[in-house]
Amino acid sequence: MLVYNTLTRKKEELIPQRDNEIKIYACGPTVYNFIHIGNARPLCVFDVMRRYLRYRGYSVKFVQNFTDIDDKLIKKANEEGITVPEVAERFIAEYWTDADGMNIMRADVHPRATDNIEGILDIINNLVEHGHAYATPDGDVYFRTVSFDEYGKLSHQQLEDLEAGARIGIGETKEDPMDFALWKAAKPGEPFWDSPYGKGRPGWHIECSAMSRRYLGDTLDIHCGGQDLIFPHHENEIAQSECCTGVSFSRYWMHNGYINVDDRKMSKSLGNFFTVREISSEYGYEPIRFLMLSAHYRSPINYGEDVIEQCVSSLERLYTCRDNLDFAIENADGKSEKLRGQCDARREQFIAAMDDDLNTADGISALFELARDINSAEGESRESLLYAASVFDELAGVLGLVYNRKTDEIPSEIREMAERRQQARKDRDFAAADALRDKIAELGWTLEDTKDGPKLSKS
RNA sequence: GGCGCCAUAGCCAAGUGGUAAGGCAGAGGUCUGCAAAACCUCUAUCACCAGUUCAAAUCUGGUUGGCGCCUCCA
Repeated sequence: MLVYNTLTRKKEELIPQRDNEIKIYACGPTVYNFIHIGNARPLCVFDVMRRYLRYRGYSVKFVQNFTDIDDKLIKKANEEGITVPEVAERFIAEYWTDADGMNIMRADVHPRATDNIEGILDIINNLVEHGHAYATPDGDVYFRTVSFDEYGKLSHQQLEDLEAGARIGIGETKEDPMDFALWKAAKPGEPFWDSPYGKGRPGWHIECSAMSRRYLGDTLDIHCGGQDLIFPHHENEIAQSECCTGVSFSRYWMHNGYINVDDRKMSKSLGNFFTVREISSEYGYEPIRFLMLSAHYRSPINYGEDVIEQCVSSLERLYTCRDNLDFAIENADGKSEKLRGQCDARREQFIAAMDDDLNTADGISALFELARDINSAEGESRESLLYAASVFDELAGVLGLVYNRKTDEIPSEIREMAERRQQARKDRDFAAADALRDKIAELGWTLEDTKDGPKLSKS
């Protein structure tokens, strides 16, 4: 499989460091609010990455953190008059609701920053010991960027160029504008942990270095996240981790593009963001996932009502196809095996697309073409149709789509009404037939006539 | 100032050297008592200019327009 590596700015063959095991670390949400659709993009994209690697036979170990201590949580806690842990608990719970709704698989580990203070301090101590970091009289600890001569290798920036735009905040006592906080001295009323530098809490960047190291070791196979994390977050992670361990932090770096609104990056400051929750309440969760996969993961996606509605319609086609296929299987009496070959071709097409830097847009198109093959099939044997269903489920499963099929048993009273309607149609009493169909609809079922008889589905 | 991205049909979106996937919407048709679904057909020379090449949406240079990171951010 080819993967675009931000580090080299090239598509590279993905080669695990050991056997067929892939270790992935993804930066997770800061749990101070509901997630927005910008957060949803990496969740969906890298969920598919995981599923696809597994599908291709890799053993994947996936770690995604929760940032449960930082300025935003503290601010939120103060606003709401509750504690920081209470804020975290609440929004972690809300996170699960949204993530589960979008069919995001749970990571193997979801570590929290506050459970990893020890590992964080281990790294900080190591860095201070070796001159890569320094404590200030106030009790802050900063990373000394000039001590890492590869600083800037991920964002492809020269340290001097970065410095040109950097500013020192009020009250900061850094040696250099580019130095960043590893440890922040506690202010009154803030949560704190004891450390050799005094009471304080970890900086943002260091927690990912510590948690990835604890659960995945010193060198990751893939580190992923949104493009806006390249600098400074991921750049800083590299600096900390590599100065601490002396080995490469991650072999591949994958970054997803932004979600835009009116062609501008969605952001709090512009006030143009949408939460996953508000969109899902109107359109459901799955169209959000579909949207995220409808374009290549590195391209920007412009969000809009018309766009999400198109996703709803597109999904309907897939669901209808899959439901019709089940109906066809029940009524199969043909001998043709033609569909099998078509399915195999679509699977190959799908794999070729996904192997090329996770081209989910082309992967989806393969699924749609499979749907057309299935819809067009005639006189297929039951076995052939069952095979088609398995391939459909296989490809849809890798994308994590079509996960809300309604497979309720048809109640006997509905079945009986459908039979009565058939009799009415035979008697050419169409008024009675239509009345029965309306009644069935009122009871939550959709009846469609096919050449194999009436087809009932939950509406 | 440094680094980088984008411009493909009404809308969304693949394709990165051999004459444009897929989806949504629309039009016509087939099937059907009707409806629904499905199937078939139709709708683009790829922002503009110049160059390289037998051949370019795809490479090079330029123009125009839009966006992003360099500050918390997925």
